[in-house]
Amino acid sequence: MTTSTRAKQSGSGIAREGGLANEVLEFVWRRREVSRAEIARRTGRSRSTISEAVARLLPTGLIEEVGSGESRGGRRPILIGFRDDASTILGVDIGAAHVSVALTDLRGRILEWREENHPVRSDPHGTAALAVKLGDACLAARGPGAPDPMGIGVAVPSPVDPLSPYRILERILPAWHEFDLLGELRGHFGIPVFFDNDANLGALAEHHWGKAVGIDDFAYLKVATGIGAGLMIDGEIYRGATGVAGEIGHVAIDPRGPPCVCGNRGCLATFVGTRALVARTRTLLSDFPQSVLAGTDPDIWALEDAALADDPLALKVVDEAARNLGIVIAGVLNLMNPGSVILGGSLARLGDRLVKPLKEAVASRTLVASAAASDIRTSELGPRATALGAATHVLVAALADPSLFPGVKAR
Amino acid sequence: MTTSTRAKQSGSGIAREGGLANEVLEFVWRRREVSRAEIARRTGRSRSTISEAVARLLPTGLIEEVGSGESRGGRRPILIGFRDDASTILGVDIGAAHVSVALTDLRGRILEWREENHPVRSDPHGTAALAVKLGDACLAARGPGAPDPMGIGVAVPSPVDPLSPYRILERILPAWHEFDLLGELRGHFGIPVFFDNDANLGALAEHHWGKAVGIDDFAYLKVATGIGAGLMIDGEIYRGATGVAGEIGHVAIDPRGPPCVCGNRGCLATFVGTRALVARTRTLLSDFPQSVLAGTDPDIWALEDAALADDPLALKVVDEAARNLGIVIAGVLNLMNPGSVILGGSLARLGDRLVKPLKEAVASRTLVASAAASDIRTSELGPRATALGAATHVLVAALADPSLFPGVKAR
DNA sequence: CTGACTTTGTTCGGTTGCCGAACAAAGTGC
DNA sequence: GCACTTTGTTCGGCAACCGAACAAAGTCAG
Repeated sequence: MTTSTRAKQSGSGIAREGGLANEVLEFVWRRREVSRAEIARRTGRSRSTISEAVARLLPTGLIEEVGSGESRGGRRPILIGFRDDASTILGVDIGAAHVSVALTDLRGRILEWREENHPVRSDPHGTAALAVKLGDACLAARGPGAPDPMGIGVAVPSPVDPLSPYRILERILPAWHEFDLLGELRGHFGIPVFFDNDANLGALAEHHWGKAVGIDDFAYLKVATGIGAGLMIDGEIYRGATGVAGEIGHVAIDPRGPPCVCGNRGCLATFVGTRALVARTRTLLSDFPQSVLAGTDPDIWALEDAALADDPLALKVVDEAARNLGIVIAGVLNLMNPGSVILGGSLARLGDRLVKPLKEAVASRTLVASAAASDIRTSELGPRATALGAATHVLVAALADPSLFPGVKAR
Repeated sequence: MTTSTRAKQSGSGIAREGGLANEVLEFVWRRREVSRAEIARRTGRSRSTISEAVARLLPTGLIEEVGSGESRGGRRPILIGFRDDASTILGVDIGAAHVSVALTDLRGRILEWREENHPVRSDPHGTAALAVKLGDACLAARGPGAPDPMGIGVAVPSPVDPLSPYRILERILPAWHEFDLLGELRGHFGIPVFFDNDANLGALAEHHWGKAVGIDDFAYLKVATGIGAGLMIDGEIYRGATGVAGEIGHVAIDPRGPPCVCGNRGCLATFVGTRALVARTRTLLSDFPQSVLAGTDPDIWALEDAALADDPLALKVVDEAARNLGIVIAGVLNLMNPGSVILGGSLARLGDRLVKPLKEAVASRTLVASAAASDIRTSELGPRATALGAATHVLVAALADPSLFPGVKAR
């Protein structure tokens, strides 16, 4: 009870401390070019108040006057623009077997990109060293004008408990027990480090740069080695009571299905995880001698490529996966009624080949019309989505509290 | 995008308009008796500020000085108390086949109670007339000191879309198409009318008066004619993008299960709804000649009574229902990670007879330890929970905006 | 081209909400 | 009895925000 009071406290507290400047800064960021009068109209404040807030923000270099706009029947407005190149952000994607790092500007543009495979599960120290190496490489390669990064975002393939952020990975990655990845990164780069679950950050990336721009309630499903969901509710990532919301890989979709590593039967992961799809493909190889995959030892990339070429074997595997995913997505729609469902992970590049059977499976399992009407789409952000989402996390934090930006005074 | 900006606007806007008084009022309500200094400490405001806010609230009659508390080593504090009897609220529960009305005070105490069976589905006008009749009866029966009601809360057995609140019931109750229940009630009683889905309001009742006091993230499942869930996220009811979140009756739990009225197979409602349980009991009657139900034509009440008496047939039916419910609850835990799951509806009175097999089914279907540890409990609010929740809805609205209280000036 | 009207952005006085310091009242404890 | 605490109030002051007024810069009808 005290906690809930505190939470509400800090809610209004932020607005009191940061004043109007934060709100104006975020507004300018979102609108890119906007006049003082327009800000006043859209935020409900008076022009004089906005003028004052802009005057306080201009010296920070985060916004600037960028010329004049069209007249609306009177004096031309002076447009205020956000300086996307005022700083940079490092986004780190720790996968099950790879590490990738993106250097972005403040508009989600990837300025540099480095990627390397690595046995992440078993080697935390090597993973941290690799992240540092790739991060340094990004910084070294950036153009002469690009400023130093202001923060680091890290995506981890594991639930993140907001209440105890420092012992996180141990549940799913036992070798990582008590290893302080964040401390290593902060120690080397000397800037703030944020982190979160990879599916959550994928959802954040979609919300800012992808198919969920303008949608504040949606579910993002990432199909990779594991299957995870990132839930955005009212514009914010929802983590649940202990930070494990969205762990849908082991939702049971068939009580008579095959056994799973988790000890149950018929988990979604036994049908739709990357390994399950590859295994299923191999099983079906003998039935499809005409397939382009016949005679090969396919991996997930070959499977996807074959599906994109309309290979019958690959399409059958994708179709089955879509129907199984559909069972879980129908459950998500019935329970949470998101405005949209975005599919991420490498499978997303299959587009309609995945979505069409998925929609059929979902439509036959949702009662309420508006839930069934919820649109299901594939991400177009590609393999860099997770690292981009990690960087976006830092951007969101900085826009909410500009004191994180170097050179910006806290008050 | 504009919408989301507006939403944030109104968020900080409320705090600006209502000032501190609202916050203090809600705080006093929650703490029942608390001194000015204590409020100042817990809200982070200065004593002088709180003193001023209290001075503005005292003339409204909603709070009063109720004596002095224990000294903490200095002057004794003057305790401020909330006047639970300053007003009353009507809570109306529209069920599938009954209408019940509660008259409560501002502390959720039920002062009067009226209930009557009625063919709600097919007779909207008669239902409205009955609600008016029962409400009038509650008001007529109240003691001489009890004040007039300040608002009416209505629970309806149908999703409620917050964006179009006036055409709601038609989806599930076709006869109600375009019938303005709220207008009828407002017209007769002349006070504000609020309404929401019954499962949502059940969750609200648990949050204020039941097993979820102090828990801000939980799921409430109501098993009745239909099955619905009320989701509380961060202390607020979550409705989803179009208001149908929590409609879990038609989540598929067995793709090879029996056909459902919704057109699919193996929906939860075909296994666990009231009618399904009764039908299942009848089917099993011949196998349990020793059952107390043998030779009878049992209804849901008889089934529950038999289970409470440890009748083997009834226990078997309950056990099966628990395992089927467990499949869906496991999905809810994996997806949303609520801090608690509360079971409502009449089945809740079975207590551990329901919860024990339920927990077993859930434990075998949830991977992450903290999700599996989530506690599952039965409601203890009884058959009046929904009407109480409807009244609570009005209370919450009034505490957030005291101008709803008669006699309280808007500013 | 001119004059009436709009829109923008700034300046300035005033209101509001909240805080901190100071103080009286009322208590505790050695 | 005396030093110290805590409570609640009063009062001066600060910061945020607003509205009115105004100059600058534009549109548009004639």
